[in-house]
Amino acid sequence: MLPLQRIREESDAVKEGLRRKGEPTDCVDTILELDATARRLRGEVESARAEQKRQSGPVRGKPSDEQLAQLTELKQRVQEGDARLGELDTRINDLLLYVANPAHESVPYGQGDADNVPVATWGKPASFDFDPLPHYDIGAGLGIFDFERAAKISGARFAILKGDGARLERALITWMLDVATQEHGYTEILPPYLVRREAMVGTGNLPKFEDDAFHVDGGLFLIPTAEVPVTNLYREEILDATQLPIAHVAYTACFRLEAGAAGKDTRGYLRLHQFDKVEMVRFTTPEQSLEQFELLTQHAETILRRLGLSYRKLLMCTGDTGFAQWKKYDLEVWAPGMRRWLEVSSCSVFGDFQARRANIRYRPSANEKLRFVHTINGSGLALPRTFDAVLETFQQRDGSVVIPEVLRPYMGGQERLLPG
RNA sequence: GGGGAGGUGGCUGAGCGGCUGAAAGCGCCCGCCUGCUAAGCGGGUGAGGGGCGUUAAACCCCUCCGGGGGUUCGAAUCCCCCCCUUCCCGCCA
Repeated sequence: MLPLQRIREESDAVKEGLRRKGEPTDCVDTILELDATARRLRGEVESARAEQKRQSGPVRGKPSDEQLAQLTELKQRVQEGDARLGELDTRINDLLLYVANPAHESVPYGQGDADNVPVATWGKPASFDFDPLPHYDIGAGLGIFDFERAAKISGARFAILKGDGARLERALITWMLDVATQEHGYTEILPPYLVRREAMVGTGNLPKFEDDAFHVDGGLFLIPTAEVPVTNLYREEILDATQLPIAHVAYTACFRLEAGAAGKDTRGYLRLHQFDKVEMVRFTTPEQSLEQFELLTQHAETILRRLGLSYRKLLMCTGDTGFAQWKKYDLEVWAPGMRRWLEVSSCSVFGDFQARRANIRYRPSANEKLRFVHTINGSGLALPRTFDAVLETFQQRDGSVVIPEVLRPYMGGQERLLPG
């Protein structure tokens, strides 16, 4: 959320920032109007209340009739003003939750996919002396997917992994967590998958994107990503500057309702209502956030490199930089069987946008004022598409798949997935 | 599901109608003391908003003791509703 003061003082810049993202700007004008009214009213109410205090303070005991009459009148003025002010403040605060985070100045302008800027490509796309198959065909040969039964049990957009498939997924998850915790310095968190509404508001998933989330009886939401519980770990807290940066990694299942609405990627292990993901989250000072963002992105890249997958890194244009995001890279892995790039990681820095919503602050040093931390997160990595890229990249003519070396210790030393 | 306890500043924890933005302790900051450290001594130390200020400080005002209503001239303190935490019993894994 943006501070009201910023909207007040830099309304044109804020609106321009929203326009660049393709976000509506009318809410800014509405907020400005409401705020102007609220400020005027606040002045009146405050001076009436100051008068009330001045008169009521020294009374101590029984005020005279004249005093009483005057005080009663003041009280009414204060009460009425306060009620109107309360309404205005509520409306302003509700609107503020819908104002997007303008992108960082280094983010290129653009409206969509075509405007995202490739900043790096790593690895050569795998070459084959046969026609490489898409992962769902490879998987069918290996007997590791069961989409039909998943649909029977849960409906469309669910998958079942079986045998070596289930094991490979677990191996990927465990290995990713091990790299993050043992090499990259992240502390692992295993959080709840159900969260309160406030947690969803904290990360910016609510109120604007309520339709995208699974809402369960009892008022809780199924997390769309581990970002939600992990970012909210420190909500309403004041951190010590010496603790920063804080780095967490978490594996969770992720649940997305909207994943089904698009009508694309209906085939294969690609876009699901439920999927696995390893997520990294960092909390930093404002001074460090951009470099920490680069660092986290590198950590995600490391995972892809170690697996031997080729990928590209895209700097998202303003139009593809999400509601809460300040700046974002997407990592896309090459899937040679489908001959397309698959998004496996999205690394974002939020500035203090989430920290304001979740009220996560820190004290820079003993005599300084509290400040909001900056938050950063990124997938490291999303499982289904990483899984697909492994199958498609390391498939063999005979239908088997060579398991990347880094995963073999997690597969009991197994070197290949064999058909049958 | 039944019954109890509780939500106060960075933390612990008093307060139970006006003298309380809030005792005390801890922590932290400044100074004294000390060969250094520790201890000791003295002082200071909540957050948010508005005014003012050519956006630093000072100064003034308002708000804030889980949230929202109410009683009252006046509420952290009394009443009502809600949220959250916690304990005991029951139930289930």
